[in-house]
Amino acid sequence: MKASVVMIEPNGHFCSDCGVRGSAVCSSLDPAELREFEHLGRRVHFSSGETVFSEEDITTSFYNVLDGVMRLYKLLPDGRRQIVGFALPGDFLGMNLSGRHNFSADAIGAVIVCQFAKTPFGRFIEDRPQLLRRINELAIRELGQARDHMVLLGRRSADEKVAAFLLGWRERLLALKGPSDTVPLPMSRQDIADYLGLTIETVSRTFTKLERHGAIEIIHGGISLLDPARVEALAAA
Amino acid sequence: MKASVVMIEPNGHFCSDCGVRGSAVCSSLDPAELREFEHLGRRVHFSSGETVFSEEDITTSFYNVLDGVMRLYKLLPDGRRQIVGFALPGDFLGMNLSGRHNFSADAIGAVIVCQFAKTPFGRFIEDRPQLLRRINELAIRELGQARDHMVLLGRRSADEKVAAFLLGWRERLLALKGPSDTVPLPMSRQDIADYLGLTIETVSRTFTKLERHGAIEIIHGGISLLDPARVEALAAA
DNA sequence: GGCCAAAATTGATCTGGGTCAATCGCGTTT
DNA sequence: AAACGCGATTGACCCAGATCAATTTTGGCC
Repeated sequence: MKASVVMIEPNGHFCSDCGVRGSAVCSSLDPAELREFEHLGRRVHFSSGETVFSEEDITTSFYNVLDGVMRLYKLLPDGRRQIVGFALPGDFLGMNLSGRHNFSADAIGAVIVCQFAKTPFGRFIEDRPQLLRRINELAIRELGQARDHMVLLGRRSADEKVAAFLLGWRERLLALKGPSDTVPLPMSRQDIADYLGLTIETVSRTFTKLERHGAIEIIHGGISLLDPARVEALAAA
Repeated sequence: MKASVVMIEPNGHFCSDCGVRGSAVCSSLDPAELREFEHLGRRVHFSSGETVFSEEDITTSFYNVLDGVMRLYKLLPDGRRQIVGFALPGDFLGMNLSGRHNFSADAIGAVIVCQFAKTPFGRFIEDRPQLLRRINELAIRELGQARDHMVLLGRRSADEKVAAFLLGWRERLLALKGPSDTVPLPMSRQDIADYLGLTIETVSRTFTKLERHGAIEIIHGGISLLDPARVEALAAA
């Protein structure tokens, strides 16, 4: 689905009471800088399935996810898809060298992003090395996650992939929603399959198997970890 | 194999005539800075198979590869290995958040690195945002490569993986050694297999198949691309 | 509530690539 | 030059996960 901006709020919002204030790029700014920064970003809403940007697009903006979940993916010419990550509130998207995004991003459910035009944002960074340092920090963290995911894709079995995914997703939600053994899965089985390098059928079968063994319970819109230790053992961390 | 430093040259070298001067992190420094920078780094030699640093090690140094090839990899507890990349001259290693390397690095053949102690290097960066920007640039490039590799690991067939590897490796050597259809492969078949998420047997069979079809010729220490177009078609870019 | 479309599950079967097991090639040692 | 060792190749067989094919479940939407 191609993007169509649903709603723009050019003003009337304040970084100071933004939900991701503490974790996002902007956490590196002091209150005075924050007021200036406020004028650079616009909140933009996307509805479920909309494309925020595409792989081949020229980068004109950076994005800070404020609310919702996005899938980040690359497509092969024949349509095979690899999801390279899911973006959650606080994640920063759009950094690149070539001037083009090198992956595509869709909203999974309703999403709100804070959108920055490339040029003014670049100027703002110019004389604020602590913001650059923060962006570098986020890039390095992502690089670590990317390497972990390579291990999963290249060297783990289907059971291990699914178990590791459930634990990893719970871990990511921990920071946002607090600890819980009930893990919401807003993405489809196809999304999970494309993230893990599996087919939808294998993901479904593995979920069912885990449920039969009493390790999880498949619930509406997610799963419940009945036996986290069992799932951890399967993930073979 | 555990690392043992073979040789140290604490002085007597100059950044200004360093082979990677133009491409490495130091390309962002002016001549005056370079003279100061010179005192931060030490050239260290490693011989074939030696480990430069390990995943679990606390980071005490950053490294700039000056000569040779390294394999960067992660191990699962049961010994399965995923090579997350190969490092070549000009590559910068050691960036991390946790204070620990999150992968291990071995020399493939003889290697020379420029080693920087973490703390003084951090201080040097402090008031040189253009160096930080350069490091950020390298991190973002690596992130793009990591995402491409995820697509390969998760969604490509064995034939495609091998073909894409040969072309990708040739591409990386292009910047260092100039264009050539003779592609040296200093790494073992096991290394290639662990990079592509395959077994050594599958890599070997795929090479043989490509050779039978006249696309490549297997030569001592590498391969020769007889029909690059054919290999590109197989890689299904 | 009833209808339709899309998503998820389940089953049957197939196959790409893994596993196991020789064998080969070649550089090194004695 | 014979013996050794190790990486690479090749062959035979197997199996985890893909593919193909029905259902079944879910979620809008009149």
